Amino acid sequence: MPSPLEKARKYPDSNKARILSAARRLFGEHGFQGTTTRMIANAVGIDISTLYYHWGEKADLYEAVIIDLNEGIEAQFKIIERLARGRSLADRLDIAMDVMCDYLHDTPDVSNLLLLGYFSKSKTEVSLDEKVAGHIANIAIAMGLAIDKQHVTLQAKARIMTLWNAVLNFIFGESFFRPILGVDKTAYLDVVKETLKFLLIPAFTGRSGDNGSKLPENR
Amino acid sequence: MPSPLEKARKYPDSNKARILSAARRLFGEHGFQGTTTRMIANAVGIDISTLYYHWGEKADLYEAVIIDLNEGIEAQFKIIERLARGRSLADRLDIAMDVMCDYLHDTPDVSNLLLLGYFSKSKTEVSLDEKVAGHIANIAIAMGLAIDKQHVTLQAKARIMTLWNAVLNFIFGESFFRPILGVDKTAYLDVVKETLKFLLIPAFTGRSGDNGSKLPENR
DNA sequence: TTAATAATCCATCAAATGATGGAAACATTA
DNA sequence: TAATGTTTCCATCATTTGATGGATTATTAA
Repeated sequence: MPSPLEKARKYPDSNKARILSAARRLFGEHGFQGTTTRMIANAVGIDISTLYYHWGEKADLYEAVIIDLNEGIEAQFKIIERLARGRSLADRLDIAMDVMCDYLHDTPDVSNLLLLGYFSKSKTEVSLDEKVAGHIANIAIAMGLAIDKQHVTLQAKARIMTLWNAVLNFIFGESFFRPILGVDKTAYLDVVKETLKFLLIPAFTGRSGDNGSKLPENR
Repeated sequence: MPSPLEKARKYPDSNKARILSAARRLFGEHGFQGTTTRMIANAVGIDISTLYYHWGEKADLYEAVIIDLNEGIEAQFKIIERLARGRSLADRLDIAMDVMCDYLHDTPDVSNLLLLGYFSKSKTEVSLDEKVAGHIANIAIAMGLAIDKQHVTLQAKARIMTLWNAVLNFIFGESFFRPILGVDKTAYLDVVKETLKFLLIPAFTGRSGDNGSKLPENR
Protein backbone atom coordinates (compact mmCIF):
# COMPACT_ATOMS: atom_id res chain seq x y z
CA MET A 1 0.00 0.00 0.00
CA PRO A 2 1.51 3.29 -1.09
CA SER A 3 1.68 6.14 1.42
CA PRO A 4 -0.31 9.30 0.71
CA LEU A 5 2.97 11.01 -0.12
CA GLU A 6 3.92 8.39 -2.67
CA LYS A 7 0.54 8.72 -4.30
CA ALA A 8 0.91 12.48 -4.45
CA ARG A 9 4.37 12.23 -6.00
CA LYS A 10 3.17 9.66 -8.51
CA TYR A 11 0.44 11.94 -9.84
CA PRO A 12 1.91 15.45 -9.68
CA ASP A 13 -1.04 16.87 -11.61
CA SER A 14 -3.60 15.62 -9.10
CA ASN A 15 -5.18 18.10 -6.75
CA LYS A 16 -3.74 16.13 -3.87
CA ALA A 17 -0.21 16.76 -5.14
CA ARG A 18 -0.96 20.37 -5.97
CA ILE A 19 -2.22 20.96 -2.46
CA LEU A 20 0.99 19.53 -1.01
CA SER A 21 3.10 21.71 -3.25
CA ALA A 22 1.19 24.90 -2.48
CA ALA A 23 1.19 24.06 1.23
CA ARG A 24 4.95 23.64 1.16
CA ARG A 25 5.46 27.02 -0.41
CA LEU A 26 3.00 28.85 1.81
CA PHE A 27 4.02 27.20 5.08
CA GLY A 28 7.59 28.14 4.19
CA GLU A 29 6.61 31.70 3.45
CA HIS A 30 4.29 32.45 6.36
CA GLY A 31 4.89 29.70 8.88
CA PHE A 32 2.34 27.27 10.24
CA GLN A 33 0.31 29.84 12.12
CA GLY A 34 0.53 32.41 9.37
CA THR A 35 -0.83 30.07 6.73
CA THR A 36 -4.56 29.38 6.56
CA THR A 37 -6.15 26.43 4.88
CA ARG A 38 -8.06 28.91 2.78
CA MET A 39 -4.81 30.43 1.53
CA ILE A 40 -3.64 27.02 0.37
CA ALA A 41 -6.95 26.07 -1.22
CA ASN A 42 -7.03 29.44 -2.92
CA ALA A 43 -3.56 29.00 -4.35
CA VAL A 44 -4.61 25.68 -5.85
CA GLY A 45 -7.99 26.99 -6.95
CA ILE A 46 -10.13 24.54 -5.03
CA ASP A 47 -12.53 24.60 -2.09
CA ILE A 48 -11.09 24.10 1.40
CA SER A 49 -13.22 21.04 1.96
CA THR A 50 -11.33 19.33 -0.86
CA LEU A 51 -8.15 20.06 1.01
CA TYR A 52 -9.55 18.52 4.18
CA TYR A 53 -10.81 15.55 2.20
CA HIS A 54 -7.30 14.78 0.95
CA TRP A 55 -5.06 15.60 3.87
CA GLY A 56 -7.17 15.75 6.99
CA GLU A 57 -6.54 18.53 9.45
CA LYS A 58 -4.03 21.33 8.96
CA ALA A 59 -1.40 19.78 11.23
CA ASP A 60 -1.51 16.54 9.24
CA LEU A 61 -0.89 18.42 6.02
CA TYR A 62 2.02 20.22 7.63
CA GLU A 63 3.47 16.93 8.77
CA ALA A 64 3.25 15.54 5.25
CA VAL A 65 5.10 18.60 3.99
CA ILE A 66 7.92 18.10 6.50
CA ILE A 67 8.31 14.41 5.69
CA ASP A 68 8.37 15.17 1.98
CA LEU A 69 11.00 17.80 2.63
CA ASN A 70 13.30 15.54 4.60
CA GLU A 71 13.34 12.94 1.90
CA GLY A 72 14.52 15.56 -0.54
CA ILE A 73 17.33 16.59 1.77
CA GLU A 74 18.46 13.02 2.27
CA ALA A 75 18.65 12.51 -1.48
CA GLN A 76 20.84 15.60 -1.72
CA PHE A 77 23.23 14.29 0.91
CA LYS A 78 23.65 11.09 -1.06
CA ILE A 79 24.76 13.20 -4.01
CA ILE A 80 27.30 15.03 -1.89
CA GLU A 81 28.68 11.80 -0.52
CA ARG A 82 29.11 10.37 -4.00
CA LEU A 83 30.86 13.49 -5.32
CA ALA A 84 33.10 13.86 -2.29
CA ARG A 85 34.31 10.30 -1.98
CA GLY A 86 38.07 9.96 -2.42
CA ARG A 87 38.76 13.71 -2.55
CA SER A 88 40.94 15.73 -0.18
CA LEU A 89 39.34 17.40 2.84
CA ALA A 90 39.59 20.83 1.29
CA ASP A 91 37.95 19.58 -1.89
CA ARG A 92 35.23 17.78 0.02
CA LEU A 93 34.38 20.92 1.97
CA ASP A 94 34.33 22.92 -1.21
CA ILE A 95 32.07 20.46 -2.99
CA ALA A 96 29.69 20.15 -0.07
CA MET A 97 29.30 23.91 0.18
CA ASP A 98 28.63 24.29 -3.53
CA VAL A 99 26.10 21.48 -3.74
CA MET A 100 24.25 22.56 -0.62
CA CYS A 101 24.11 26.22 -1.56
CA ASP A 102 22.88 25.44 -5.05
CA TYR A 103 20.27 22.98 -3.84
CA LEU A 104 18.90 25.26 -1.15
CA HIS A 105 18.95 28.23 -3.46
CA ASP A 106 16.93 26.33 -6.04
CA THR A 107 14.40 25.06 -3.50
CA PRO A 108 14.09 27.86 -0.95
CA ASP A 109 11.08 26.23 0.71
CA VAL A 110 13.50 23.80 2.31
CA SER A 111 15.39 26.50 4.16
CA ASN A 112 12.24 28.27 5.20
CA LEU A 113 10.56 25.23 6.61
CA LEU A 114 13.64 23.89 8.34
CA LEU A 115 14.40 27.15 10.10
CA LEU A 116 10.80 27.68 11.10
CA GLY A 117 10.84 24.11 12.40
CA TYR A 118 13.90 24.77 14.50
CA PHE A 119 12.48 27.86 16.06
CA SER A 120 8.79 27.23 16.51
CA LYS A 121 7.98 26.09 20.00
CA SER A 122 4.56 24.78 19.04
CA LYS A 123 3.77 21.24 20.08
CA THR A 124 2.25 20.18 16.77
CA GLU A 125 5.62 19.35 15.31
CA VAL A 126 7.06 16.36 13.55
CA SER A 127 10.23 15.17 15.24
CA LEU A 128 12.57 17.23 13.09
CA ASP A 129 15.38 16.94 15.59
CA GLU A 130 16.09 13.29 14.93
CA LYS A 131 16.11 13.93 11.21
CA VAL A 132 18.49 16.85 11.57
CA ALA A 133 20.78 14.90 13.90
CA GLY A 134 20.97 12.28 11.15
CA HIS A 135 21.73 14.90 8.50
CA ILE A 136 24.55 16.35 10.60
CA ALA A 137 26.06 12.91 11.11
CA ASN A 138 25.83 12.18 7.39
CA ILE A 139 27.75 15.32 6.51
CA ALA A 140 30.38 14.56 9.14
CA ILE A 141 30.98 11.17 7.56
CA ALA A 142 30.96 12.49 4.00
CA MET A 143 33.52 15.10 5.01
CA GLY A 144 35.69 12.47 6.66
CA LEU A 145 35.29 14.08 10.07
CA ALA A 146 33.87 10.88 11.53
CA ILE A 147 34.13 7.20 10.70
CA ASP A 148 30.50 6.32 11.42
CA LYS A 149 27.28 7.74 12.84
CA GLN A 150 28.14 6.63 16.38
CA HIS A 151 31.48 8.41 16.49
CA VAL A 152 30.79 12.01 15.59
CA THR A 153 32.48 14.32 18.08
CA LEU A 154 30.62 17.12 19.78
CA GLN A 155 32.93 19.60 18.07
CA ALA A 156 32.31 18.20 14.60
CA LYS A 157 28.56 18.32 15.14
CA ALA A 158 28.61 21.89 16.36
CA ARG A 159 30.80 23.05 13.49
CA ILE A 160 28.71 21.40 10.82
CA MET A 161 25.55 22.71 12.41
CA THR A 162 26.92 26.24 12.31
CA LEU A 163 27.65 26.12 8.61
CA TRP A 164 24.49 24.26 7.67
CA ASN A 165 22.47 26.87 9.52
CA ALA A 166 24.43 29.66 7.91
CA VAL A 167 23.35 28.47 4.48
CA LEU A 168 19.74 28.15 5.60
CA ASN A 169 19.85 31.65 7.02
CA PHE A 170 21.25 33.23 3.90
CA ILE A 171 18.71 31.52 1.66
CA PHE A 172 15.68 32.07 3.85
CA GLY A 173 16.71 35.60 4.69
CA GLU A 174 17.76 36.60 1.19
CA SER A 175 15.10 39.27 0.88
CA PHE A 176 16.38 40.74 4.12
CA PHE A 177 20.15 40.34 3.72
CA ARG A 178 20.61 41.00 0.03
CA PRO A 179 19.61 44.66 0.19
CA ILE A 180 22.03 45.14 3.08
CA LEU A 181 24.84 43.69 1.01
CA GLY A 182 23.72 45.63 -2.03
CA VAL A 183 24.21 42.90 -4.62
CA ASP A 184 21.92 41.40 -7.23
CA LYS A 185 20.37 37.98 -7.12
CA THR A 186 23.11 36.14 -8.99
CA ALA A 187 25.98 37.77 -7.14
CA TYR A 188 24.32 36.99 -3.82
CA LEU A 189 24.79 33.26 -4.10
CA ASP A 190 28.45 33.78 -4.98
CA VAL A 191 29.01 36.03 -1.99
CA VAL A 192 27.38 33.48 0.27
CA LYS A 193 29.51 30.63 -1.03
CA GLU A 194 32.67 32.67 -0.84
CA THR A 195 31.94 33.82 2.70
CA LEU A 196 31.23 30.34 3.96
CA LYS A 197 34.34 28.94 2.34
CA PHE A 198 36.35 31.80 3.78
CA LEU A 199 35.34 30.65 7.24
CA LEU A 200 35.23 26.95 6.56
CA ILE A 201 38.40 26.09 4.67
CA PRO A 202 41.09 27.65 6.87
CA ALA A 203 39.43 26.45 10.06
CA PHE A 204 39.42 22.85 8.94
CA THR A 205 42.56 22.72 6.80
CA GLY A 206 44.77 25.37 8.33
CA ARG A 207 45.24 27.33 5.13
CA SER A 208 43.76 30.64 4.06
CA GLY A 209 40.47 30.71 2.21
CA ASP A 210 41.03 34.08 0.62
CA ASN A 211 42.78 32.92 -2.50
CA GLY A 212 40.70 31.98 -5.47
CA SER A 213 38.11 34.62 -4.77
CA LYS A 214 36.56 35.85 -7.97
CA LEU A 215 34.67 38.69 -6.37
CA PRO A 216 35.93 42.26 -6.51
CA GLU A 217 36.79 43.85 -3.17
CA ASN A 218 34.66 46.91 -3.81
CA ARG A 219 31.85 48.46 -1.81
CA MET B 1 7.69 65.10 25.89
CA PRO B 2 8.86 61.60 26.71
CA SER B 3 8.10 58.81 24.25
CA PRO B 4 5.82 55.96 25.34
CA LEU B 5 8.90 53.74 25.56
CA GLU B 6 10.72 56.17 27.83
CA LYS B 7 7.69 56.34 30.08
CA ALA B 8 7.49 52.57 30.21
CA ARG B 9 11.15 52.24 31.08
CA LYS B 10 10.86 54.93 33.73
CA TYR B 11 8.12 53.05 35.57
CA PRO B 12 8.95 49.37 35.21
CA ASP B 13 6.23 48.41 37.66
CA SER B 14 3.49 50.08 35.67
CA ASN B 15 1.13 47.94 33.68
CA LYS B 16 2.29 49.69 30.56
CA ALA B 17 5.85 48.47 31.14
CA ARG B 18 4.70 45.02 32.15
CA ILE B 19 2.73 44.70 28.93
CA LEU B 20 5.79 45.63 26.90
CA SER B 21 7.90 43.10 28.75
CA ALA B 22 5.40 40.26 28.38
CA ALA B 23 4.85 41.14 24.73
CA ARG B 24 8.56 40.96 24.09
CA ARG B 25 8.81 37.52 25.61
CA LEU B 26 5.71 36.13 23.91
CA PHE B 27 6.37 37.64 20.49
CA GLY B 28 9.82 36.12 20.70
CA GLU B 29 8.45 32.76 21.68
CA HIS B 30 5.53 32.43 19.26
CA GLY B 31 6.10 35.10 16.64
CA PHE B 32 3.77 37.93 15.72
CA GLN B 33 1.04 35.74 14.29
CA GLY B 34 1.32 33.12 17.00
CA THR B 35 0.90 35.63 19.80
CA THR B 36 -2.57 36.91 20.63
CA THR B 37 -3.32 40.05 22.56
CA ARG B 38 -5.19 37.85 24.99
CA MET B 39 -2.04 35.84 25.67
CA ILE B 40 -0.15 38.99 26.53
CA ALA B 41 -2.91 40.44 28.68
CA ASN B 42 -3.24 37.10 30.41
CA ALA B 43 0.47 36.95 31.18
CA VAL B 44 0.28 40.37 32.79
CA GLY B 45 -3.01 39.62 34.52
CA ILE B 46 -5.05 42.38 32.99
CA ASP B 47 -7.92 42.76 30.55
CA ILE B 48 -7.12 43.08 26.85
CA SER B 49 -8.79 46.45 26.66
CA THR B 50 -6.17 47.78 29.05
CA LEU B 51 -3.53 46.59 26.63
CA TYR B 52 -5.24 48.39 23.76
CA TYR B 53 -5.61 51.47 25.90
CA HIS B 54 -1.85 51.66 26.49
CA TRP B 55 -0.35 50.55 23.20
CA GLY B 56 -3.02 50.77 20.51
CA GLU B 57 -3.29 47.96 18.04
CA LYS B 58 -1.20 44.81 18.06
CA ALA B 59 1.17 45.96 15.32
CA ASP B 60 1.94 49.14 17.27
CA LEU B 61 2.84 47.13 20.34
CA TYR B 62 5.07 44.92 18.24
CA GLU B 63 6.78 47.95 16.81
CA ALA B 64 7.44 49.30 20.28
CA VAL B 65 8.99 45.96 21.22
CA ILE B 66 11.35 46.05 18.23
CA ILE B 67 12.45 49.60 18.89
CA ASP B 68 13.08 48.80 22.53
CA LEU B 69 15.10 45.80 21.44
CA ASN B 70 17.32 47.68 19.03
CA GLU B 71 18.27 50.21 21.64
CA GLY B 72 19.46 47.37 23.85
CA ILE B 73 21.59 45.95 21.06
CA GLU B 74 23.14 49.30 20.31
CA ALA B 75 24.12 49.71 23.94
CA GLN B 76 25.80 46.33 23.81
CA PHE B 77 27.83 47.27 20.75
CA LYS B 78 29.10 50.33 22.57
CA ILE B 79 30.41 48.02 25.27
CA ILE B 80 32.17 45.85 22.74
CA GLU B 81 33.75 48.83 21.08
CA ARG B 82 35.07 50.11 24.40
CA LEU B 83 36.52 46.75 25.42
CA ALA B 84 38.03 46.05 22.01
CA ARG B 85 39.73 49.39 21.44
CA GLY B 86 43.50 49.14 21.12
CA ARG B 87 43.62 45.33 21.19
CA SER B 88 44.95 43.02 18.50
CA LEU B 89 42.56 41.68 15.86
CA ALA B 90 42.54 38.22 17.42
CA ASP B 91 41.76 39.68 20.81
CA ARG B 92 39.04 41.91 19.41
CA LEU B 93 37.33 39.00 17.73
CA ASP B 94 37.58 36.97 20.89
CA ILE B 95 36.12 39.73 23.03
CA ALA B 96 33.31 40.44 20.59
CA MET B 97 32.27 36.79 20.48
CA ASP B 98 32.28 36.48 24.26
CA VAL B 99 30.32 39.65 24.90
CA MET B 100 27.76 38.92 22.19
CA CYS B 101 27.22 35.34 23.20
CA ASP B 102 26.82 36.24 26.85
CA TYR B 103 24.47 39.10 26.13
CA LEU B 104 22.26 37.12 23.78
CA HIS B 105 22.25 34.14 26.07
CA ASP B 106 21.10 36.30 28.97
CA THR B 107 18.39 37.99 26.92
CA PRO B 108 17.15 35.30 24.54
CA ASP B 109 14.18 37.41 23.43
CA VAL B 110 16.61 39.45 21.38
CA SER B 111 17.67 36.51 19.24
CA ASN B 112 14.14 35.28 18.84
CA LEU B 113 12.72 38.57 17.72
CA LEU B 114 15.59 39.43 15.42
CA LEU B 115 15.47 36.12 13.61
CA LEU B 116 11.70 36.20 13.31
CA GLY B 117 12.06 39.72 11.99
CA TYR B 118 14.53 38.60 9.35
CA PHE B 119 12.35 35.81 8.15
CA SER B 120 8.80 37.03 8.39
CA LYS B 121 7.52 38.32 5.10
CA SER B 122 4.59 40.14 6.67
CA LYS B 123 4.18 43.74 5.70
CA THR B 124 3.51 45.02 9.22
CA GLU B 125 7.22 45.29 10.02
CA VAL B 126 9.40 47.95 11.44
CA SER B 127 12.35 48.67 9.18
CA LEU B 128 14.70 46.24 10.86
CA ASP B 129 17.00 46.10 7.87
CA GLU B 130 18.40 49.59 8.33
CA LYS B 131 19.03 48.89 11.99
CA VAL B 132 20.80 45.64 11.23
CA ALA B 133 22.88 47.24 8.49
CA GLY B 134 24.00 49.74 11.11
CA HIS B 135 24.83 47.00 13.60
CA ILE B 136 26.93 45.16 11.03
CA ALA B 137 28.85 48.31 10.19
CA ASN B 138 29.45 49.02 13.88
CA ILE B 139 30.97 45.60 14.42
CA ALA B 140 33.12 45.98 11.33
CA ILE B 141 34.54 49.21 12.71
CA ALA B 142 34.99 47.86 16.23
CA MET B 143 36.87 44.89 14.78
CA GLY B 144 39.07 47.14 12.75
CA LEU B 145 37.80 45.71 9.47
CA ALA B 146 36.65 49.11 8.28
CA ILE B 147 37.64 52.67 9.00
CA ASP B 148 34.13 54.13 8.96
CA LYS B 149 30.51 53.26 8.18
CA GLN B 150 30.84 54.27 4.55
CA HIS B 151 33.79 52.00 3.82
CA VAL B 152 32.73 48.53 4.89
CA THR B 153 33.49 46.02 2.15
CA LEU B 154 30.92 43.59 0.88
CA GLN B 155 33.09 40.74 2.17
CA ALA B 156 33.39 42.16 5.67
CA LYS B 157 29.64 42.66 5.85
CA ALA B 158 28.89 39.13 4.71
CA ARG B 159 31.36 37.60 7.14
CA ILE B 160 30.12 39.53 10.13
CA MET B 161 26.54 38.77 9.17
CA THR B 162 27.31 35.07 9.08
CA LEU B 163 28.74 35.00 12.57
CA TRP B 164 26.17 37.31 14.05
CA ASN B 165 23.44 35.09 12.65
CA ALA B 166 25.19 32.00 13.92
CA VAL B 167 24.99 33.31 17.47
CA LEU B 168 21.33 34.21 17.04
CA ASN B 169 20.60 30.75 15.68
CA PHE B 170 22.30 28.93 18.50
CA ILE B 171 20.55 31.00 21.16
CA PHE B 172 17.10 30.98 19.59
CA GLY B 173 17.35 27.32 18.64
CA GLU B 174 18.89 26.12 21.88
CA SER B 175 15.93 23.90 22.73
CA PHE B 176 16.33 22.29 19.32
CA PHE B 177 20.14 22.10 18.98
CA ARG B 178 21.19 21.31 22.54
CA PRO B 179 19.59 17.84 22.62
CA ILE B 180 21.31 17.04 19.33
CA LEU B 181 24.66 18.00 20.82
CA GLY B 182 23.84 16.21 24.04
CA VAL B 183 25.24 18.78 26.45
CA ASP B 184 23.75 20.59 29.43
CA LYS B 185 22.78 24.21 29.55
CA THR B 186 26.07 25.55 30.86
CA ALA B 187 28.25 23.51 28.52
CA TYR B 188 26.13 24.60 25.56
CA LEU B 189 27.23 28.22 25.68
CA ASP B 190 30.88 27.11 25.87
CA VAL B 191 30.48 24.83 22.85
CA VAL B 192 28.88 27.65 20.90
CA LYS B 193 31.65 30.11 21.74
CA GLU B 194 34.36 27.59 20.98
CA THR B 195 32.78 26.63 17.67
CA LEU B 196 32.41 30.20 16.51
CA LYS B 197 35.96 31.07 17.49
CA PHE B 198 37.18 27.95 15.73
CA LEU B 199 35.73 29.29 12.50
CA LEU B 200 36.35 32.96 13.14
CA ILE B 201 39.92 33.27 14.37
CA PRO B 202 41.84 31.30 11.73
CA ALA B 203 39.83 32.80 8.90
CA PHE B 204 40.62 36.35 9.94
CA THR B 205 44.07 35.96 11.43
CA GLY B 206 45.48 33.02 9.53
CA ARG B 207 46.28 30.96 12.62
CA SER B 208 44.48 27.93 14.03
CA GLY B 209 41.64 28.38 16.46
CA ASP B 210 41.95 24.95 18.01
CA ASN B 211 44.43 25.82 20.72
CA GLY B 212 43.10 27.06 24.00
CA SER B 213 40.04 24.86 23.88
CA LYS B 214 38.95 23.85 27.35
CA LEU B 215 36.41 21.32 26.17
CA PRO B 216 37.12 17.59 26.13
CA GLU B 217 37.13 15.97 22.70
CA ASN B 218 34.73 13.21 23.74
CA ARG B 219 31.36 12.19 22.34
C1' DT C 1 -13.91 67.94 49.07
C1' DT C 2 -14.66 68.19 44.48
C1' DA C 3 -13.71 68.13 39.71
C1' DA C 4 -11.12 66.27 36.22
C1' DT C 5 -8.04 62.96 34.38
C1' DA C 6 -6.15 58.37 33.93
C1' DA C 7 -6.57 53.49 34.20
C1' DT C 8 -9.16 49.30 34.31
C1' DC C 9 -12.70 46.08 33.29
C1' DC C 10 -17.13 44.08 31.32
C1' DA C 11 -19.74 43.10 27.46
C1' DT C 12 -19.86 42.79 22.90
C1' DC C 13 -18.90 42.97 17.63
C1' DA C 14 -17.37 41.66 13.16
C1' DA C 15 -14.22 39.07 10.72
C1' DA C 16 -11.35 35.16 10.14
C1' DT C 17 -10.42 30.46 10.83
C1' DG C 18 -10.45 25.35 11.41
C1' DA C 19 -13.49 21.96 10.50
C1' DT C 20 -17.69 19.11 8.91
C1' DG C 21 -22.18 17.21 6.69
C1' DG C 22 -24.35 16.46 2.69
C1' DA C 23 -25.51 17.09 -1.98
C1' DA C 24 -23.82 17.04 -6.58
C1' DA C 25 -20.51 15.89 -10.25
C1' DC C 26 -17.27 12.70 -12.01
C1' DA C 27 -15.04 8.25 -12.77
C1' DT C 28 -14.82 3.23 -12.62
C1' DT C 29 -16.40 -1.22 -13.01
C1' DA C 30 -19.70 -4.96 -13.60
C1' DT D 1 -26.70 0.93 -18.36
C1' DA D 2 -26.67 0.49 -13.46
C1' DA D 3 -24.21 0.42 -9.36
C1' DT D 4 -20.47 1.69 -6.74
C1' DG D 5 -16.77 4.47 -5.33
C1' DT D 6 -14.17 8.89 -5.65
C1' DT D 7 -13.70 13.77 -5.84
C1' DT D 8 -15.45 18.36 -5.50
C1' DC D 9 -18.15 22.09 -3.86
C1' DC D 10 -21.80 24.74 -1.15
C1' DA D 11 -23.53 25.97 3.14
C1' DT D 12 -22.78 26.16 7.69
C1' DC D 13 -20.82 25.82 12.74
C1' DA D 14 -18.31 26.85 16.76
C1' DT D 15 -14.12 29.21 18.20
C1' DT D 16 -10.79 32.41 18.19
C1' DT D 17 -9.12 36.85 17.54
C1' DG D 18 -8.47 41.85 16.95
C1' DA D 19 -10.73 45.67 18.40
C1' DT D 20 -14.09 49.08 20.68
C1' DG D 21 -17.81 51.61 23.56
C1' DG D 22 -19.12 52.58 27.84
C1' DA D 23 -19.45 52.06 32.73
C1' DT D 24 -16.58 51.87 36.88
C1' DT D 25 -12.82 52.63 39.79
C1' DA D 26 -8.46 54.85 41.06
C1' DT D 27 -5.50 58.90 40.93
C1' DT D 28 -4.35 63.59 40.72
C1' DA D 29 -5.15 68.61 40.84
C1' DA D 30 -7.69 72.61 42.35
